[in-house]
Amino acid sequence: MSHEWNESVWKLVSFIPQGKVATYGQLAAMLGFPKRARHVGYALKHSPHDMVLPWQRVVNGKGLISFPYQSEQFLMQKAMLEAEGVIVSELGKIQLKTHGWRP
DNA sequence: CTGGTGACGTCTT
DNA sequence: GAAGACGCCACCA
Repeated sequence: MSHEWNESVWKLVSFIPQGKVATYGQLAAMLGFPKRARHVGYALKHSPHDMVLPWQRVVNGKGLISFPYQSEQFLMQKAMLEAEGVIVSELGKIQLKTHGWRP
């Protein structure tokens, strides 16, 4: 069910360690649905506003922040990641080699 | 039912 | 590496 899907996504994201990042596709695959990378983003967008999630630790497969360059959300995610020690280039690129989450 | 829309990914130039 | 074309799939007007 879609409701179950959202909850499993939120739960998994909450496990990403501080200072590490995961990709949408990686998380979807971990939940057993490698073709639903887009829906991980959907689940995050629709998470309760009062719920605290480390959503900033999720980027796309290229290691880029998936919000429009310099949009409010882009800048917020970049700032939050840098605040926890993740190196983010000016264009919003993360070095998955060093910050990638590997369970 | 039909078409448009994404916080995405893979393959081909 | 970069830029496009496709593929995917839940959701919604």
